[in-house]
Amino acid sequence: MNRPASTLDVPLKTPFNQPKTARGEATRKAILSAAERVIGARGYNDASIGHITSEAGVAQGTFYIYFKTKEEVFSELVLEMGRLVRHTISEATQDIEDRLSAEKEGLRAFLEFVQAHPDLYRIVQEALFVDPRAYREYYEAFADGYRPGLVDAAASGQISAGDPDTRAWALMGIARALGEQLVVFETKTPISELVESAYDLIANGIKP
Amino acid sequence: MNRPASTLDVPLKTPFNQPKTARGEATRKAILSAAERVIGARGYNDASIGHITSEAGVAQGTFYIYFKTKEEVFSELVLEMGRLVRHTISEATQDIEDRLSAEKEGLRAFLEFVQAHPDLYRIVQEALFVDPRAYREYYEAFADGYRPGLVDAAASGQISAGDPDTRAWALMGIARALGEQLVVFETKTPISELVESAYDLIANGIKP
DNA sequence: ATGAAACATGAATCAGTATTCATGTTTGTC
DNA sequence: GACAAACATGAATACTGATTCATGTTTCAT
Repeated sequence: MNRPASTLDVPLKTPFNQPKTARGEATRKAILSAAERVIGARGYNDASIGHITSEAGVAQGTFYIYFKTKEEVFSELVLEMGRLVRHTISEATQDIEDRLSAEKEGLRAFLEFVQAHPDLYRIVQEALFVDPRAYREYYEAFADGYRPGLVDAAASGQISAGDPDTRAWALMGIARALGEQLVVFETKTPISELVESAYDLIANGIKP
Repeated sequence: MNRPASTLDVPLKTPFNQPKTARGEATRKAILSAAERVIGARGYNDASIGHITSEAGVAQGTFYIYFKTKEEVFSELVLEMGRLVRHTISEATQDIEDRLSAEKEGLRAFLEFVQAHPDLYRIVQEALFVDPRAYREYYEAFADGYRPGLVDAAASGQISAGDPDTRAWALMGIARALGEQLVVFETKTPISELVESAYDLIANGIKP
């Protein structure tokens, strides 16, 4: 992720209390994973520290050994989601030469990831209100991974010319909307059909 | 908005205490508009009734003359946003015969609306967590207004054939992503440029 | 084996805030 | 101009829930 320096590049958080033993490591993970489930299911505000720690099977106070505040655990989940999604997609498109095919398979990988992690998906959405900085970081990192591929593909004639910024945002918007269909609106349309239809739109547009 | 009956068609709310005098009407409007500003700026949870009423210039208790709960005023804002957006877009595309042009002008109208009402935009996003039913209602009404136009245009050969559901979702996703660029990411790109680039993608795709 | 650091506990603190209510004030009608 | 309904007030209520802390328990390097 190499992106021009900006005021946003101040580190988002410094995990202030890294566990130092295997036990601590395990407890921290348990809390983080409980937080993912509880916040994903009930939303940030209805998810109390009590809910999270009881889901994790530890006492309330234990939470504060590993996280400074409730917001901090949330931020960390958003960051984790970002890393996971980008990794998943880049993994899935690694060996694809053709940009159009990469686009299609990237979309498929994204939708499959979303279906497998509905909680994380909702958490990213909520970040716009709970932790706007993490939200922007998430989408900007995503866009920054997108743009260069579009620029290169246009240069080498694999796709037509066009503003890479708007394209990146629009393509991310499509992916997001279809992901939301799966997770929020619970569409029964299978992923493969969504991908085919969307791909046709992305490749050819809707002109007759 | 004629749409097949569904379990979602149970009325979302019955405004329980319509004011009966001009004074009451004015107070209710003042509270609603203060709520829009305050919730839009601070988010649902950080916006207290006290903040809202003081912004509106009335006492706390007055709030409960017009709204049963804090959630109710929020729901009403989401509904209002929905009505306004749909009205704005249908107004802007009313007299356009050609579907592709309608698509372009609809997008432009949407982006201009979003730029003029950034608060309402954020409120709709937050509805996913505060009032999921209103959120679904918002997007389904939107999609239901979209689909028929796509179906007709495909039938009459103004656009190519293709699944109208996925197309509707994808096009809404593009609009939303660009709206977010304006309001959340504060892109400087002028609306006209966004519209041109996105229109090119929508009409022709990215195939060389 | 043992002492210090790390980890864990859960009851108490502390602040915020949605909602209610008893008491005025204004409006419109007769 | 008086009466009832509508509207307005703001202090009091009631509750939730994040964070702290004094007190144990476990781990592990020596």
